[in-house]
Amino acid sequence: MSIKIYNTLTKKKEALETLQPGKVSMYVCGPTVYAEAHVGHAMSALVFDIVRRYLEYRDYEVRHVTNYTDVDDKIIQRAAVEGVDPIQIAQRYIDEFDRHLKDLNILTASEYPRATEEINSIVEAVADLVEKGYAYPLNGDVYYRVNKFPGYGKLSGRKIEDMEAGFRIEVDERKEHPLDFALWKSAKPNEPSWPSPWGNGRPGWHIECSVMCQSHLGDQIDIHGGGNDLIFPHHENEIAQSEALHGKKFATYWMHNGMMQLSGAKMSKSVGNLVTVDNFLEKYEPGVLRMMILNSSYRSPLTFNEETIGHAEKALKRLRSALRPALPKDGWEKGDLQKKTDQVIKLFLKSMDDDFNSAGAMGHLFDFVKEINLARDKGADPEYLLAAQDVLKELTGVLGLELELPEAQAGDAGQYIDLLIEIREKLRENELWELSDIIRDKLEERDVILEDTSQGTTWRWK
RNA sequence: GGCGACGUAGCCAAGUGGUAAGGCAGAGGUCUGCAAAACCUUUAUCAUGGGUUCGAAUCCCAUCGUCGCCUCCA
Repeated sequence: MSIKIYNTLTKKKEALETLQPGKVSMYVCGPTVYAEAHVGHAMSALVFDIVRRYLEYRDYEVRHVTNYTDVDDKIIQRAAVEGVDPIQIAQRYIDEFDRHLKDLNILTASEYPRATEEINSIVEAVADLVEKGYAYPLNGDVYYRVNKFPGYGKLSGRKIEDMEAGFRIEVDERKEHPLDFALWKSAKPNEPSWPSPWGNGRPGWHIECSVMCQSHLGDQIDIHGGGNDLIFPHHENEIAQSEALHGKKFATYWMHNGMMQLSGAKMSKSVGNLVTVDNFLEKYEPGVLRMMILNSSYRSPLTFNEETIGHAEKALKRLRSALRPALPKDGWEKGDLQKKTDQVIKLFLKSMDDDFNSAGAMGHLFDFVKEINLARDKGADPEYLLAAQDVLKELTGVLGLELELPEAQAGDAGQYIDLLIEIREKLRENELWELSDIIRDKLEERDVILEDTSQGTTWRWK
């Protein structure tokens, strides 16, 4: 059985065949760091975290590189407004983004290159493109000659002629072709700039990624990822640059995540319909955002609203219901949970192998939750139950979900809660309901939920 | 206007030729002192109209609608 990946380049699901057996090189476009990150940015990071975790679970050695674009018009603008150095702006939001990645339980990438640290390689690449005839200098700028690259448009499915027809923005008359894009931009006063053969300037956005990808992963990579808003022009241009430079196919698989939707449109800074990662995490635990993504297809748009968030919270709770300890009783039972356990692993793999179909995989996990709960209700042996629960934790862990709450892992409150339960038992035996309800209510205020069953009382964290 | 994706129950959503997973919400029930949780039962013919096929949510065509890209963008 092999993993299938939907490839934007071919518009088909294809079996994963890596350049080197057992190894995957993956480059994912990171954010431009000029403002607070919103949950849409987080979505992209989460999607590719899930991809990476799953590939690793399937025994691939994954080299995962994500860049930070730390020099660009908006960063410069922001710096001007605040009256600080653009580098400071970039650093501030990079630090913040790093923190979000940790908070969201996203595995650390192999490397996080930054454009400003790769200027030399970028200048070399641009010079190389000029030399090869794929680019031309123009008054201190350098432009990519789109017509020179025969495959231009192959990723986005566009034809150069079609795009000319519908061209809406004002065209820079100096350029040879309206679609020619900047590889190098000449410096304006008070802008960060670096020396180059064409004068002081800074790199264009697209060439950064081509160069960083090349310098950290090589001329050819297995997977290139990013949001589907980057397909054109960013990724199209990356292909044009990289393939012109190296004369080989750039990335084998192009993966794109769908856009986070808020109020019926793509969440974005420019529209202003956004929820920042910090805003989100003030109100919800990190697993909720991950669950929203897991419960749908990574390629589809994801609606962000109170209702869909609520669904994800409930879903998380439901998974956790299967982790409750065995009922306190004598005379344990066995069942066919072992068989179900083997089954769920197979079904989980089958779904995830199919282009990371996490929603399908979640369906199987929920089925498994029901089986575990059923076994528990029937009075399953604690060890027996634990074995199944471990599998559930393992599989959800592959998706990056942490079912066990930190308090539950750390606290030594358990012995005191047990003590309260014991006292409450006495009260209940004497039908002192009011007093026993006070204990239950007060514990719930402290996030401890008591559950009375015919076999006795158990507790769990809320 | 061009390119692409999508349209499955009240909501979210899986399923790409063989007769509709799962979650939330709703209804009824079991358990409970009450509750919560869990468990059991129950809720759709797959945007619309044609076509291909023994058979289609699944393939083809058309229509309507939503979203993305064509300008910075995860």
